[in-house]
Amino acid sequence: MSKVQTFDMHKFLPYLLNQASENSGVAFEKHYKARYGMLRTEWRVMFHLGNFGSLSATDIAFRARMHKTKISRAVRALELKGFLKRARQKRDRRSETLQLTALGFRSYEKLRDVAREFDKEICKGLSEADLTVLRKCLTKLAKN
Amino acid sequence: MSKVQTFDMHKFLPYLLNQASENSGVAFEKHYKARYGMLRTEWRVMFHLGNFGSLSATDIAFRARMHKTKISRAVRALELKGFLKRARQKRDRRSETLQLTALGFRSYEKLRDVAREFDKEICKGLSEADLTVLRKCLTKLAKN
DNA sequence: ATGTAACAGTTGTAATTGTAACTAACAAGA
DNA sequence: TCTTGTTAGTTACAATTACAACTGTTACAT
Repeated sequence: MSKVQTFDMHKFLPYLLNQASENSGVAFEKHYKARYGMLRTEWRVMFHLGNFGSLSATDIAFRARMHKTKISRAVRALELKGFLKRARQKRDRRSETLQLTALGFRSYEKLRDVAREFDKEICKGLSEADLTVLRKCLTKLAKN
Repeated sequence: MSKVQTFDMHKFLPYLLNQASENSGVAFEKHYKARYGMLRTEWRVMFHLGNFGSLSATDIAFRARMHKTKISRAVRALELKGFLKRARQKRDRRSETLQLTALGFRSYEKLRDVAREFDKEICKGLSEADLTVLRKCLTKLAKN
C-alpha cells in the first residue's frame, strides 16, 4: 500500500509568501513612489533609520537583509534628496553614521502614518487571533 | 487623554511578508539555479505548467501575477533549453498553448520533489494548527 | 468591406539589481 | 615598521526588469 505524494502549489509556502508579499508590496509602493519619488530600497532604508534613529550602512544591511551595494545606492539617493546626512565615525573612519534630517524625519513620519493605515486595511478580514499567529509564523520564517 | 500611536516595524505586515518571502525564495533559488540554470521567472513558469498542464502565456501571467514581458522572456529561455514547446491556437492565432516537453516535465518533477522537501523543512517549528492559519491568511493576502 | 478598438505576445530602451573587483581604514602578529 | 588579513563602503560592468511602443490577430459596429 503506497501513498501517492501530492503537491499542491497553492499550499507551497514560498509560493504563498511571494504572492502575499508582492501583493502588499506593490500596493504600498505608490505611497512613497508617487509622493517622494523613492524606490523600495530607499523606503526601506528610511524606514529603518526612522525606527532606530541612527545606524550604519552595515547595520541596515544586516537588519533589512539587503546587500550593501543596494544600501550604498539608496543612501546616496536619500542624501541627494536631502532626507539623510552621514557622518564618519571617529573611532573607525571606514564606517559612517546615518541619520535622517529634519526633512527626512517629517517625510518618514508621514509615510509611517500611511503605513499604519495601510497595515490596518490589509488586516481587515483577519481575526486578531489569526493575526497573532500569522505574525508569529512570519517572524520565524524571516529568521535564518 | 490622547493615546499615542505606536508603530512597530516588526509587526508591519508588508515588512514581515517581504522578509519571510525573500528568505525562503533565496534559499530555494539554488535548486533550480545551480542544477538547471533557471531564473526565478523561469522556475515559476515551469512550476505553473507542471501543475496545470498546458496554459497560454496570458494564463500564466494572470495566475502568477507576473508581467507578460517577463513571461515572454522566460518562455523563450525555457524553449531554448528544450523544456517547453509552443503551439499556435487554431481558434485564435494570437495566442499560443504552452506545454512542457518530456524533458521539461522530468525536470519539473525533480524540482517539485525538492520543493516538497524544502517546504517540509521550513514548516518545521510550526505546528499543524499554526500552519493551517498561516496558509489561510497568506491565501487571503495574496488575493486582490 | 472598412474602421476602430481590444487583445496576445514581442521587442527596444532605460532603470534597477547582482557580482566581483576595488579603495581606504583598521588590526594584529612577526 | 612591515606584512597579512579583515572590514566599510563604493564603483564598474553584466544581468535582469520595467515600461512603452510595436506587430499581428480578432471582434464587432457601421
